[in-house]
Amino acid sequence: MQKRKVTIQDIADKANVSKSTVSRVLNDSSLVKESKRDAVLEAMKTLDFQPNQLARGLAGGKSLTIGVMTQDIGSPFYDVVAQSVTTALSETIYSPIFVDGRWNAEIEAAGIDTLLGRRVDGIIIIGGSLPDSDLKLIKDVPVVVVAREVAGWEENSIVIDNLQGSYDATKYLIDCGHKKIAFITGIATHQDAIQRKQGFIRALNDAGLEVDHSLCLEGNFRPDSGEEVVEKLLQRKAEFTAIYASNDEMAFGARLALYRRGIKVPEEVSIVGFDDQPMSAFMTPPLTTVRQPAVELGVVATELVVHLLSGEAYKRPELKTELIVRESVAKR
Amino acid sequence: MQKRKVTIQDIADKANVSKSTVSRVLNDSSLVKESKRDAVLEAMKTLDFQPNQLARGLAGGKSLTIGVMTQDIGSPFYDVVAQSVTTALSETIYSPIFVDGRWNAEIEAAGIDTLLGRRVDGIIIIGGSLPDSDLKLIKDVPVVVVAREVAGWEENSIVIDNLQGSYDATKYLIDCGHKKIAFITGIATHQDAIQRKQGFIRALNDAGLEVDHSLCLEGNFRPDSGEEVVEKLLQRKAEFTAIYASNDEMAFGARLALYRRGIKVPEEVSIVGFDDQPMSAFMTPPLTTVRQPAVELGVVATELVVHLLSGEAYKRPELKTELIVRESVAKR
DNA sequence: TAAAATAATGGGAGCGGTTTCATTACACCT
DNA sequence: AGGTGTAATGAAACCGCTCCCATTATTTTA
Repeated sequence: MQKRKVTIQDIADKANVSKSTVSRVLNDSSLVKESKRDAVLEAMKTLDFQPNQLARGLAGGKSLTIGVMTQDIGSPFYDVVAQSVTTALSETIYSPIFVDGRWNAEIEAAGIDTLLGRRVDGIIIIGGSLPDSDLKLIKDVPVVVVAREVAGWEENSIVIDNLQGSYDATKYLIDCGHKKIAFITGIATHQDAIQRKQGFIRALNDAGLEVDHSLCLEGNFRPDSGEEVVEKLLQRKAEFTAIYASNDEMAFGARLALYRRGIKVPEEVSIVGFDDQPMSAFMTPPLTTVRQPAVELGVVATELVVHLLSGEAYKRPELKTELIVRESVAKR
Repeated sequence: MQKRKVTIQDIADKANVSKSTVSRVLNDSSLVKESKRDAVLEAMKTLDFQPNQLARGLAGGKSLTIGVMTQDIGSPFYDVVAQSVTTALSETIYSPIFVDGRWNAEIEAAGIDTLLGRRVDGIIIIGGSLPDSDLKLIKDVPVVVVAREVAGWEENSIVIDNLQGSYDATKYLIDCGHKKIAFITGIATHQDAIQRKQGFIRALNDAGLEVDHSLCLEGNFRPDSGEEVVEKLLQRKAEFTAIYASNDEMAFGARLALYRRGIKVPEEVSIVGFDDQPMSAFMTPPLTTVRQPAVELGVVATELVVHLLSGEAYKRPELKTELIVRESVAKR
């Protein structure tokens, strides 16, 4: 268990060359005569050599790691993004080091410190609640923020147009003849929630409809909040023919509340969500929702940091939301 | 952006001590006079010192990182475990480095190599499909396997009793009066799938019921497979009063298939799943299922590696499945 | 009060690589 | 054959920190 690891020097000895030469073939940084190169490669193979990345990092001044900060706000959406980053990174020379912000600015700050201490070469922040100002304090390494808009950092934040997506969803409902639409917001201070609400309002206005604030309730992005809120609406005998939830999870909650009351979906009340989580296609009935390109977000974020690190330019593809029409909305 | 990082030497100079002393206070490894210690701490603070973990790792012979191998088989269950590991690890001095196996033995092997190259101090493998024999080849560092049983490695594998959980679920169905139960297996070669099937069969046998193999169909753990399989059953006009799916996702698929045919759940057909994913409580009707303690699995795995590394003994808590009775099963 | 023990501290050799710089080996010219 | 320019290679410094060992300061003991 403790047999010393093979080092570059062992290879050098075995191949009758100097450490330098071994290092050269390792990085093919400069010319090495064919014969020696082969000898080195051969030695590496027979000795089962694995370069020590720590040492390389120390010597080379970079760790070949990317710090990834996640935020356990519970939505599968973020999981998908994180997973996507990991996968995308595996195609590169970098490995991801994860820290979790637990949706708490202090913990996030500590996490960033951890990453910096580990000398990550770059950082990808998925969502999170660390104030923009703090983010901008990170000067040591390039930072890319995904699924969150940072004012003045458009260059390095990968976002989708929540407002537009929300507008589309609302408009679809309106086009289907719905006029009394209950709206479940996300956490009021959350950027996504704010933008989605704006999209909702704008679509209503554009259609010449009034916003009925008594039909707008605040959820927290979790399914039970969706259920509660709808139940509250029902108790109050509010009138509405559709529910638009700021994310799919709350839509599921809403759907359950209706089920408990025996209200048919979509015949009596239609539902629209946001995110297009994997399970949404399996709600009964399948949920009409706004798809966020989660995987693509992760990939683009990854490619962006990598390019930032290599100095190459990167033209970011446009990431758009897409209304996925399924069966949870009925025409009126 | 390139201002050289503060090093231990800078601190030493500022505090008028030697590097050695600074290192000592950094690790409080040996006695240091109070006054000097304060001076050092002070210097660290004012210079905003952050020890270079790479260097520490190189010098100290350990990287203070734990490699975590995930397997993107798509089930949220594994996401939860992974997330849980990250969180648990944040309470320790270790940071997780992730690699994803993508449910492919070769990629997994490459991932392990990556981790070893980065000199992780330990490895946590979540599920995965790398052959047991290959796992046992990893001699350099302690390995803990979660959510997967490795024969002969009981010490280091954290599993729950799939067979028992499955038995409980089946028995519940039987106790509710169901005799014709359709069973959707997982991927046939997958250990969990096999054990769950065994549990199913045993429960049937214990109740003196025959296993009707025409009612056992293979799914792949994903929701659409659940839907397909049930649809197939329906087309064939198979008779059954309950469906037991090897995981919740397929249960959702099954539920959708029934919905499409206008078959009432649970009045006409009951459903039981396995996993108790977060969304399962929001199926319509809420799904009765077997809860796997995903978070606990992650925590225990983490604590186990950490203890393995420190050499301390660790008495593992028993992790059990639990039948969560909700509303998707009707008595007959 | 001197000797013996113990507490603190500094020096310096690694850890396993990268990289600069100087040196050696060749092929090509004149 | 002697000179040149370029291709290959090795020596050694260094990356930032740990840790062993020697040395010095401070107590304790006789």
